[in-house]
Amino acid sequence: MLSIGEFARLGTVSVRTLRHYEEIGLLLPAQVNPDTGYRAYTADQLGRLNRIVALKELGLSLTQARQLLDGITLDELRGMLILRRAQLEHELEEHANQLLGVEARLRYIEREGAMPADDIVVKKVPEMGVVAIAEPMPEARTPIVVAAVNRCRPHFDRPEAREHFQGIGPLMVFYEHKLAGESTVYLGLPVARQPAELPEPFAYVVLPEVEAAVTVRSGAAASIYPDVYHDLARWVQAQGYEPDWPARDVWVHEVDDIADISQQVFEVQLPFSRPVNPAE
Amino acid sequence: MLSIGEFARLGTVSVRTLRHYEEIGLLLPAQVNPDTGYRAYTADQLGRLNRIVALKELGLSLTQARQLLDGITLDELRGMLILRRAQLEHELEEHANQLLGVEARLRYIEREGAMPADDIVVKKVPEMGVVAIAEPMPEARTPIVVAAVNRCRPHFDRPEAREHFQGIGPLMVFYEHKLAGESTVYLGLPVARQPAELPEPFAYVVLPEVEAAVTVRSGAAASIYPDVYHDLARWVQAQGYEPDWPARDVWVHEVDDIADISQQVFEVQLPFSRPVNPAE
DNA sequence: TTGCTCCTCACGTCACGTGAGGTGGC
DNA sequence: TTGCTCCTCACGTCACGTGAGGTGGC
Repeated sequence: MLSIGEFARLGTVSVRTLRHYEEIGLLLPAQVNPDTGYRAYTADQLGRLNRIVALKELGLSLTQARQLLDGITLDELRGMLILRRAQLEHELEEHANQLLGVEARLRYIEREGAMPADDIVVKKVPEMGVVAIAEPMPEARTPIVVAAVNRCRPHFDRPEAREHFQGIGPLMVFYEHKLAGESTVYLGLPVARQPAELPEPFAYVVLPEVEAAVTVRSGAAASIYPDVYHDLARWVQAQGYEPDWPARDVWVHEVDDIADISQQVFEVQLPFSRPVNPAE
Repeated sequence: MLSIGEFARLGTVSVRTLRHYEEIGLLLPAQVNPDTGYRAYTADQLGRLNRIVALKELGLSLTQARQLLDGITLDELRGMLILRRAQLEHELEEHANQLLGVEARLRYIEREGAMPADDIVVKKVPEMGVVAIAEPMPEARTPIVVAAVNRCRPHFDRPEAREHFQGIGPLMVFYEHKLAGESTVYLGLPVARQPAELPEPFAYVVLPEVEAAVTVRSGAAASIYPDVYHDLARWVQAQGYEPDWPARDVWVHEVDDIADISQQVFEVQLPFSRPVNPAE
């Protein structure tokens, strides 16, 4: 017979751990002295303890370990292992991504000697239907875009617009991006489903689901754009991803009075794709 | 101003999460209605929320996130990231090992169509000094080893042996392993330090620290050996490691009476080495 | 007497998830 | 009236670690 301390040492676990296993009924001492409460284990209980330790080392829970020890068919065991393998693969991927993120930030510090922008997050933006107005644009410069958007804005407040669709989110801006020549800017309102008919000049557009780098900025558009695009693009590239222009701008908070311009808030989304890793 | 629900949706977190952040003082609502208790957030608080989410995605704790947000020098930030990187590398390695373990077990099931031995654990066996007796052996067959050990055993019970050294663990057996010709078997007692002088026929031997596959078996030696070596060797190879013979046998529990032979317990340790991964 | 081992509570961990039970405006 | 959103407790999670306070044998 072994004392709890000897048994713990042989099994390379703590005494507290053995008490815990008794508490949950996973491994009971062979004897307990009714007077002193001292526990005693037999040496061949080490087999069960070692089994438990081995299964824990695979990352299985004590509940799973108990199931395994209390008799399980080969197929059930296989199922459990396959499940655990899938979990592990997922965790490995997640950690590898975290490591990439940490390393990207460290690289940023070394290169730029400054704090990396840390208010950029990755978001899966779901597919959404948008009721939108298109405006042609000779050039994609910020004041011109703002002017184009301002021309569209009043349409959304017209009574017949309100009747036709209830928005499910704030207004947003997105582009058809062309490197040369004329572009198109859209001002749109996310809607739950395609309206049966649309008054002029509205059109229904479906924006695909994307993964995007997202940040929130507040103030006048001129103080935000186009710097925010540079910030996002740099961040995306530092992660080792490829930006998929154009970006989308969500008017999280609009202001009526120009005096409150600093209260104005934009969420800027830059979609990106993860390059296929040729090493895999 | 945004309600907690709107704010949560924009930040892709749960309402409960925002309440939690308030509780720990990480992100307080801009206003709380004193009558209803309703929380209100300003849109530009999304910046802070996004920062928190981004840092969480790197696997940082909320405490670390708070430190980062509440002002930190570039060097402190770098230190935190380097620390986190080390953690991540460690976790990656651990998970990769777990995955190897799970896959080894799955392979075992496919190949053998049976439950893998699951009472084998990896243990780091520390360096230890042993007071030992050597016995030459013509062949390394189980009954011959047992006989050789039995010849040595009484020496440890002699009064002058007891005087000279107090053991700090049970007796153990190890070999000098030779594939052909005469081997040597040792019976030894772990001691805290090298004794000043040793009576005949004892010698002091230092066993190096090893990583070993370990299992516990009980019963008569003949019912355990040499199968236990085969089991250990197969397990080690299934993990993708190389066994480093010879094994060590620890007499965890001896019996005086042959009638109690089933109570006899051995811990068998097979040292191994992890092959260097050429891919790294 | 001092150390060492053993005992029994019982709180703490980490970041929330999940009811339970109730309120207030459309 | 029914739904929806919001509120405040407060327990549960997972596998123990870590005291606190005390006992028993060398």
